[in-house]
Amino acid sequence: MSDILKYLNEPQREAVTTIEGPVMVIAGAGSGKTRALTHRIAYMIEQGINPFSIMALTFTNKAAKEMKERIMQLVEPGAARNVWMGTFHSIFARILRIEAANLGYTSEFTIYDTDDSKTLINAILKEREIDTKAYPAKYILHRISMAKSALYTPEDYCENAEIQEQDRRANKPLIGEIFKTYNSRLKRANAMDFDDILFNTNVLLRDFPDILLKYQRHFEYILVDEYQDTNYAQYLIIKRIAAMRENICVVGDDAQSIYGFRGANIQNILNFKIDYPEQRLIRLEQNYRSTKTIVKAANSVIANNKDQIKKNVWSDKEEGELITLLRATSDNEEGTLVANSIFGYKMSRQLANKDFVILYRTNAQSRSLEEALRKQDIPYKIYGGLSFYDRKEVKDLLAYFRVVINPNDEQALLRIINYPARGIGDTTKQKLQVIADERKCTVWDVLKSLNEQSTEFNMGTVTKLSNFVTMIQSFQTQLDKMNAFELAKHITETVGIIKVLKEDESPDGVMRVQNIEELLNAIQEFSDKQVDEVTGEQMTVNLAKFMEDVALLTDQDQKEEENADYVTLMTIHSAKGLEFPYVYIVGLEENLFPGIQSLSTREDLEEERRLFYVALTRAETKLILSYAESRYRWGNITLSEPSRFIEEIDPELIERTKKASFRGTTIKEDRSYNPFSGRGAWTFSGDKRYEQPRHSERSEESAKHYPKASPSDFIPVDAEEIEAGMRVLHQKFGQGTVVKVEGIGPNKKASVDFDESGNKMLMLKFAKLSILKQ
DNA sequence: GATTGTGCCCTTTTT
DNA sequence: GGGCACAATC
Repeated sequence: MSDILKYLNEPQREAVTTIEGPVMVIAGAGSGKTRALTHRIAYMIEQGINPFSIMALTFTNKAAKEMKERIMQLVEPGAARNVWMGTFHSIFARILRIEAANLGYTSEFTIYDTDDSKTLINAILKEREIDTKAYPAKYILHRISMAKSALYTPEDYCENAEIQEQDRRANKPLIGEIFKTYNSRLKRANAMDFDDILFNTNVLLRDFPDILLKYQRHFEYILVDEYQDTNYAQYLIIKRIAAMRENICVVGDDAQSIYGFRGANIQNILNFKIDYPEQRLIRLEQNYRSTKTIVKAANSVIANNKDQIKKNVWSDKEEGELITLLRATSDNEEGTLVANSIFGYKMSRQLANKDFVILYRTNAQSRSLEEALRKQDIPYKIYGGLSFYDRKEVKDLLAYFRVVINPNDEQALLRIINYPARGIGDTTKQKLQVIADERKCTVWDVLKSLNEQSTEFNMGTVTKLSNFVTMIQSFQTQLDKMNAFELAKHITETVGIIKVLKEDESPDGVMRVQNIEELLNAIQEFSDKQVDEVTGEQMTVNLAKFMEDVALLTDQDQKEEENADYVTLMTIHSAKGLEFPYVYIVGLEENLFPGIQSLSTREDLEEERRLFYVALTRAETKLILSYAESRYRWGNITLSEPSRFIEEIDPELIERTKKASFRGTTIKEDRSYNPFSGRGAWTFSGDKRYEQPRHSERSEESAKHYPKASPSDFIPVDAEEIEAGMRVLHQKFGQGTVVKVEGIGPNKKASVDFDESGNKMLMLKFAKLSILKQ
């Protein structure tokens, strides 16, 4: 038997060897899904299949990279390298660059990130004199993104009665029009946003049969990982390319679908059976990762979901330890408890920092944890948050590169035309855009056409603008003469970014200079790494090549230092696919996890529960859950109740009221955090969580700490006065009827049916309501 | 046209 | 607590 098949269980082996025809693998958490996938690809290569004909789509770049590395260990590395492996976005961006001309783009098209898109939306709103408060860019973008993921053009969007009705109800009937302008601006800038990559790929495969045929022939075998997280656009791409041979293998777990909010569609899993009636369905149910206790806990939680494909995930490992529940009085204390707990386990069990991960729902929660870890001298690393490529100075420099490669890239152009300051102000920028609109050309075209006879601007401005154009053009001539690093360095120096940044000697300023240097290093490293896929020779790469990749990189993709030993902090979303011996899940509180926004519909709550399921199943050996009874949010203290998810775990699996004692270790307890450190700090408790008086007792007192902002023309009433049945007025949502009131004190919530915008769940502490009728 | 100050929102999650 | 948009001031 082939070595590749040796250490697989029966269903895994079936998943690996069933190469021909449609296969769907439903893989429970920890069931060796990645193993099955990598071995499958290795097996295919071993069977003589050309690696070039295999396309393997992953959810993140990181997953692709890791998978490639694992395949390289199984087969000849050169062969593994040739597999088309990457995210949907990176693979199809690559294909779109090849075929760009067919769709009216050039292959140098820019990929706008969310930030660029937002700026563009705001610019459009401003031009049209639409109130940005009534039309938040983020909301508009979300609507547009959903539309594009479902393959609606702006025209479809405007003509669709249901969508229009939704927008009318939300009081935002202009979104369709904004969508139109937004798309035409992108096109003008020779740019695509993330969703366009998938959208345009679909257009390409739909409207150009010869191109479709080309890729159908090319990609003889298709694999899709994390299939439950694909959206409609992705689903259709796969369906189109796979149509010829139907050698398609999708791997997923409906219980781990956590990206519904961005258009992922579990329906894709169900459709598979319909699209490919002769599918082989393989279930991987044995969990190799976690103890029985952890698997049982996860199963008991997910059983509360109605929408799920039934499966029986089980573990052959030992029972393992019970789950520990930490109760803290505040978020800071939660941090201290967690840090102390980690310290204790490290000492008493000889563990390394990297054995631990702390998972939370939102990035904002990392702060108190960081502080506590720092005090305890535990090295840690935070994932997510502001990524390197999102830093202002990095984006500024990248914007120069973008303009050099694609001068029509308007967002980049406007970003740098006056940075570093060269006396080109907002008025000039506005004027340039207006002229571009009038002439139906790009801002860059306008700039190029300027000369001494131009009457639109005064002489001084024309000179400044011309100098800018000349500078960019001089960079452009170097594009193919210098390699990526040389040109990047040349631009950085000529433009004087470092010089400007060095004037700021604050720690932040120093940091910024370092970031620029790091970016240049990254470019050099990238250049060094480019190896000819056939000959293995090193190739020289130009800046454009580097920029192709950069837009799709995220923080997740940054290189890891080998052997580094630190505790990991990350959101649950970014922990998907990872595993750790000791897992802390913190902030298990109502309105945080599950988040308040997920409480209104069953579907949202179920997605939240799947998220909790993902968190639980990251653990190999030990789970520690925690919640805080109060927490700083938006700068003031909020009281919270323990999450309902805690109750959903089979209570027998949770350790009851156990005193934490890590004998023989010194635990630095920081008393400054917690005036009551004798009380809650070391009580590991599970059973007194639902004591009712606790809340009411405290809520009255704390209510005083929440002064209400009251604009003169609007008199909000105290939350206590709101009752079901009242007619109320909200500044943003207008009039409505209170349907239901729940919660006590600062946690009091009201479900209000607004005449215009429908049903909303409001935290009364924040929502300003005035009573119209008792 | 640039810099500083003020008030307002807000918090999911990511390619 | 913080980031962002807009206003006020140099």
